[in-house]
Amino acid sequence: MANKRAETMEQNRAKLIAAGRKAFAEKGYSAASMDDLTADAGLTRGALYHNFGDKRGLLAAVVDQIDSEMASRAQEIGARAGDDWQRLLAEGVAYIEMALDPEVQRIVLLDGPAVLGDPSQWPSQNSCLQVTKRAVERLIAQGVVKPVDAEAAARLLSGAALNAALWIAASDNPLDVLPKAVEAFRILASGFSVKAGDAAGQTADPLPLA
Amino acid sequence: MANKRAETMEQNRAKLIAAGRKAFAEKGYSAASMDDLTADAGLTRGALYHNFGDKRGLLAAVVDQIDSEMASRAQEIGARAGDDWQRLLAEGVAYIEMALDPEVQRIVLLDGPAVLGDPSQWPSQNSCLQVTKRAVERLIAQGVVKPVDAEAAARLLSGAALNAALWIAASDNPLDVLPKAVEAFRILASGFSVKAGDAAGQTADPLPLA
DNA sequence: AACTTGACATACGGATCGTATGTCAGTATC
DNA sequence: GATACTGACATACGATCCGTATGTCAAGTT
Repeated sequence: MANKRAETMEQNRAKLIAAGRKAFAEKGYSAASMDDLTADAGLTRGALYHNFGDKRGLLAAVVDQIDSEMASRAQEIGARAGDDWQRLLAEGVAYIEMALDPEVQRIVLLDGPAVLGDPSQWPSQNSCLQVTKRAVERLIAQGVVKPVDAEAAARLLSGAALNAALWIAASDNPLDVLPKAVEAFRILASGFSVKAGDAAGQTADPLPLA
Repeated sequence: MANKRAETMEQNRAKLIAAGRKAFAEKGYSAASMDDLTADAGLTRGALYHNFGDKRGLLAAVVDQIDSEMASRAQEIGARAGDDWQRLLAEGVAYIEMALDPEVQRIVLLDGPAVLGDPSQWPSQNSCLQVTKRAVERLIAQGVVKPVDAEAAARLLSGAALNAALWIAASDNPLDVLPKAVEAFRILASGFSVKAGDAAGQTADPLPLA
């Protein structure tokens, strides 16, 4: 029981991140008030500035948490795929589906890049990109994917996926355009495959909804 | 000379948009002060709120102007391509290169989506997307591109291109990663082509720098 | 048991946005 | 051609909101 201090501090950090996550998702970064946010967590701005330095610091912590959750979920889904190529596709589709969550959209896709800059230079190193990059590297080593720059491929794939999600969520009937986007993503990704038209007929996949 | 009123008003609008473009590019949307911005244009906030409603309105006008410029430039470059497939690739590469401009990055790619929401629902209708979509539709009609949803394809391609540009510009030596990104983009896009590996050996293309 | 540390609360200053009101050039009406 | 009116723009004001500087009290130390 020597560290009761660190324990409550950790709890307060978690409370603030949770409150920030909620406020940023509902009101957007700039419209979210630090006074309201901290009061909602049962604390004051003093706690916030002590723990995170400034408003950006809290956003960075929130983004880091969500990003980690997304990456681990994508890996979890990818692990159930048949081979590594299907795994890459499954992870990409998983990103599309996860990005339909308003929380992910608002915080990670819109406000995150605008406030914190390019995702590839975030303190979290953007776990999502890392996961995709490793998958591409495996496939290149196996000769399944053409020998492209792994980082470039990962950026393009995740960019396409996340942008597709933005489009889906903004559309009138998301559930109608989602399959179109997923099919187009599979076809597009097949450009990296050495076997032509590899993923064309895979649309009947049972997609686990987020 | 019956309309001296409308004339000066049009000039003032142009001045404000120009000043906004400069301020938003240099300081970012939220850090740009309306007082400084309008003073820089030789006016006051009164003019701004009368013409554009609020700060978002000015950003929308600025984004619309830049977006239009980008689209016309992409079409101009695309028109010089040999066939329609090369045209699609050339336009995509043109977007990547244009997105290296800090003004485009900051205003159109980062602050624009964060403040105004999804680009496909902007009042400008996002001219860039329209151009790409039409190119895809032509290619599908010609049987050069697989029969995918044109809008989905356009969204994925532009998403990949713009995201690649974000990555390039944030990297340490942009001129080093640009060819990697362009090559990966060509290979990725070949996934939409009915002929496999269509664009693989085209990296020696003379790229007109922005 | 007194002292020190540091996590957090409170108070304050500076800055910014949006609105409400004022003003004057340009235009229409007689 | 003089007067009334419209509206484009300037000015003044109130309301937040952020970040810092200072204060306070519990937790750990000697």
